[in-house]
Amino acid sequence: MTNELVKYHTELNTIPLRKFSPVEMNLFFSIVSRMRDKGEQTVRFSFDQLKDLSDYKATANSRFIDDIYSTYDKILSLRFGKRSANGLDRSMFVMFTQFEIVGDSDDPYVDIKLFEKAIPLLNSLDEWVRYSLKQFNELQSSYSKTMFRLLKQFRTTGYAYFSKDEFIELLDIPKSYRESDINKNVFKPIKEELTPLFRGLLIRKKYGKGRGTPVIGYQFAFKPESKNADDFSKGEQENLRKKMFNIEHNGELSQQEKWIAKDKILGLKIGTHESEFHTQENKNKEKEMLIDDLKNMFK
DNA sequence: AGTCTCATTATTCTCTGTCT
DNA sequence: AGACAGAGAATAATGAGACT
Repeated sequence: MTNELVKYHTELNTIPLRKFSPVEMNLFFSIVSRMRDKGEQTVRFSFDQLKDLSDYKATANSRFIDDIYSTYDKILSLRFGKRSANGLDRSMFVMFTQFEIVGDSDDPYVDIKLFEKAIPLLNSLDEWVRYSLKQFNELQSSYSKTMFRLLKQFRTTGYAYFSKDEFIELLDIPKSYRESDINKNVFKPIKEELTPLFRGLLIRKKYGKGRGTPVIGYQFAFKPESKNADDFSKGEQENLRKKMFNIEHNGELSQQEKWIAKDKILGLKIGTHESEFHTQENKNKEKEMLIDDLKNMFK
């Protein structure tokens, strides 16, 4: 599964995945990645296949069925479709017309069929977003996941700008959030989880005029990937090395943020790098004190 | 199936600064 | 001065995973 690529029309990227949990996002994009260029065919996924694709952790089948079901439930609630510029013409449709879960079988499976009007989203694409499904699955925060998708759309230019309104809509941020809440609940996980994946990631706020200094938009910049860069994994060690490099060489992160980011990619408990650092620091202090003591003894 | 734990997400409040 | 914005802390609610 390691080298599975997700690829779909950019249009699909602009639809906010309302209330999707990270697990549900993994399932959704796993399905999307395998439905591409299948037209109106019904595609069958075995449970094992889906679990493998989506890095599914919990093991019980009943829970898995619940999760697939709730994923479909949320897909149904999505507002697919277009809104004309003046907002008067709107069309809505669902993405899948058939979604059949057969769990009571030796080899349980799901049958899925794309809705005819959704075909352009996944077939004979003229423009697209693509990224590694594995990288996407490994992100924990749903905000990071969404931001990852959005930024990948600009992978070869390395620059993206979103107005505050757009940003809030695309990431489905609660309306009650103030700027400080966005910093804490949205940008914090994004910085922690995406810095390893986007080299030199830089986030800047754009301020407007008027009372206070209102934030009106956010800029994202990173080192562009080359056009034909493959997203294929070069092995676990190489991936890790690259991530560590990206964290270490990001001028935006504070020392503490770097520690947390490193803990995350190594799967360590948050705070490991920090306490490591402090024990090291203490050891050094002890050494110094010891040396001081020795000096005093010989005075 | 029930309980516990931890991380994430949501809400609310205080303090400080900036603009008209 | 008064209205608005932002950072940051405190706290509550939710949800997933682990354990038994």
